[in-house]
Amino acid sequence: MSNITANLNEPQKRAVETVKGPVLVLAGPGSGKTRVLTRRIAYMIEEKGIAPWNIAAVTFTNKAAGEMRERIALILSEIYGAPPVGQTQRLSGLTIGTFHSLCARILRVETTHIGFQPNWIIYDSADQVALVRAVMRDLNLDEKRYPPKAIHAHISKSKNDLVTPEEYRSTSYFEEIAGRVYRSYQDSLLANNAMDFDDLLLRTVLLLRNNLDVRVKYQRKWPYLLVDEFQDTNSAQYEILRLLACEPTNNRNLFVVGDEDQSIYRFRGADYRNVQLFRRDYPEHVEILLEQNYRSTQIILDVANALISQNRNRTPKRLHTDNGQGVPVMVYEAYNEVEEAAFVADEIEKLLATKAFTPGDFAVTYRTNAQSRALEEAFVMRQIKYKLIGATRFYERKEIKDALAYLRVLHNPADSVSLERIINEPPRGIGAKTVEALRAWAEELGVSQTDALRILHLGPVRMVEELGRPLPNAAHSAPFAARARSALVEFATLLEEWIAAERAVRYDSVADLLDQVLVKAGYIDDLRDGSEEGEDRFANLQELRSVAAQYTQGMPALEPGQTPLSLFLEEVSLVSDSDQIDESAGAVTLLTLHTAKGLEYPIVFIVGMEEGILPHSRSLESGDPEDMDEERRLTYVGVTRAKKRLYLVHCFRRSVWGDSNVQSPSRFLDEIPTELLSGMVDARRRREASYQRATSWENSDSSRNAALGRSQTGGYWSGRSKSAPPAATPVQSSAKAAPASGSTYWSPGAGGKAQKTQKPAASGGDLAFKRRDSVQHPSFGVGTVIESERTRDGDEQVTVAFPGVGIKKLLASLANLKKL
DNA sequence: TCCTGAAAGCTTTTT
DNA sequence: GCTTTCAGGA
Repeated sequence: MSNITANLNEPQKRAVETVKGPVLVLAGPGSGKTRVLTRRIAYMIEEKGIAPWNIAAVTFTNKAAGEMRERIALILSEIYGAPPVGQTQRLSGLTIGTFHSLCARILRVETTHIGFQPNWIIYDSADQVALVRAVMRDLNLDEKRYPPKAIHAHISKSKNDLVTPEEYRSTSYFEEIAGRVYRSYQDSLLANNAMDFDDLLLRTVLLLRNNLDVRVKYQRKWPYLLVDEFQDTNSAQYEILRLLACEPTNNRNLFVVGDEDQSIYRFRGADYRNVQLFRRDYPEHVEILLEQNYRSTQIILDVANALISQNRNRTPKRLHTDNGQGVPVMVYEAYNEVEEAAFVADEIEKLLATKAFTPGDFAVTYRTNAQSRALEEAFVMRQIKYKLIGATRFYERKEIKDALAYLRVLHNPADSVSLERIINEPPRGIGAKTVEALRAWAEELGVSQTDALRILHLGPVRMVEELGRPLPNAAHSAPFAARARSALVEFATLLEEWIAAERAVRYDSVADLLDQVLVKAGYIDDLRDGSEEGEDRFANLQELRSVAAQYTQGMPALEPGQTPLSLFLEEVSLVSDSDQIDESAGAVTLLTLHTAKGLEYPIVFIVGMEEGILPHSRSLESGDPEDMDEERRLTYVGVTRAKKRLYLVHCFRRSVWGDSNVQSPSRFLDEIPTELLSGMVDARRRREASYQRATSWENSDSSRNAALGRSQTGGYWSGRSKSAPPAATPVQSSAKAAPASGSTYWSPGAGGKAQKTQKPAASGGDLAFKRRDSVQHPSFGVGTVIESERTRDGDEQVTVAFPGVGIKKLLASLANLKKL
């Protein structure tokens, strides 16, 4: 037996050692997927003598790729004695990366086949939407009626489904519009010498499909392909695998690992049914099931099983572990998101005080990035070290995007999106009118806007030489007023100088280039205006600079034809949120459920376990059961991140867009057997309690209040933090319900300090329902109105507490509510 | 052309 | 509640 497979269980061993032919591994959470993948690669290299450069492994993030490479080096050095450094060198030529980075690499090499200039760049989401918007303006389409974001999402989906503009067919007017934008958008990308994320996949598919020689080249290069997180591949990615593994060479050495229950990227075209496709397309495959879990306690697994078993269309699995029962999963209801954060912080402090854990052992997860704010505030206040992943992503900040736009224009002068971003940043007298005129002129001349600028600066004669082709007569008559013209020429002079510096390699590192450009552009001076915000932004630029400093002339990672700048721009375009995760940081990690995929922590909190948050309101509204199943899978992913302890937290009220709303507990809580939980009574009593608290404050002499009292002393609030207001209910009563103009109310600030807030007067007192009204609903029965408010579109939204049913939000125009 | 304050829109989730 | 866009005046 090989050393590499020692200490593996039987199915894991089989997965590692079945080197030939297609293999499908269905692996539950915590079953050692990564372990199997790394050992398998080590095994192929050491035991089977397969050359590392014949292996390509696809992971979900670049970070996972880097870690996997290190682990393989470590395994080899432990078993065969060589130092890790030597092993790392020995692994050179081994390809590990994401689908996107792999495709970028192929397309970079095969650039002549795809009609792009070699210096093409990758547009991020914001650039993509900006280009869609520009295209729509050209086509005279109403942005209000057809939001560029929605159009872009539709285009992106088409691309992920491998529908080219030529193949695109519309079935509605919206789609007809989207199709027109799609065609024009693709043309613009080509003109800008840029690709979006979806192009990386789509163009790779087309390249491999249409060029037999190229396909054979990569089939010979990578006869062994491994894929992690296979359930989250989309059609384009599946097709890339098929193209690399099948005709004509027919290596079919595909090794894919996945878990249908953890498929959470449907929105970006991922389809767990690729697992079925794999079974169909590779009938000779070997299938291996990994069901033993090495991560969590049995109780946590039971919770996970209870949840996921509610989903339709899945292969039933039975997760089991030898880790022992563990402690029950804690469910807690907080008053609002401030208290929710206070509870989380309290628990973390409590557990830290036992000295059994360090801050790095905790993860707090949530459905949407916006939920992180309250948590951050609580952690700052209590001086708990935390690290926030995602949210306002570093590379999406204005100053970072500006700086990168400068570099992108030097590298790829055709990039009009970046040029328009920086042409008047800092303000240099080139306004919207001038930019529009420049765009029109460039189009008339058939050149990029940057080249149009250069014509202005160098003169048409010189540019005809440079371009190697004649220009229309319009090149001699620039349509600018004197002031605009001189501003443009001044900018063009700078640009010319920078482009020359880049081409002549007059810089040592990208940081060096960045310095030259940003200082001369006046960007730094403009940014550092003495304000605190300016210094913050400057600090961010420093951070970018330190990344850029690693990209130097002659760095080893450069492939032929690459420059430090081109590599920098490419890698920066493909960073992912999870790349920021640093286990050694010794801090509590705050991250979305999506980003948490593939990670594990001793203690995990899932906050916002409420209808409308988890499951998200979009999934409720769509009515598509597939959407609900995906929300459940997302919850399942969250639950199974936990090794020892799991907390599920929800709020009674939550502020969304500045409005405080009553929330009902997530349906997913109801799906968990009560005996696995602590900190709460059964689901029905939980709903009743929330009904009671919602209605009882106004009639203190009613029997309902007695019920409330019992409920509170009965332990429902027993776990609540000391910072909670002594009586939470009066607070909410005045928040929205009393529409007296300019009324002041007190809300519990973090740490128990009351905070004064002005609430504007509610508009219009002519609502059909008001607080305390008793109402009858055809299916929910009799309930009490908690609040009623005018919606943006003039309708009336009534929040009603129905005993035994819960809190419902209803539109007066639709709900058929009767006042009693 | 640029700055300011008001209004609108926004939050799924990510490469 | 926060950020981006818009309108109006200097």
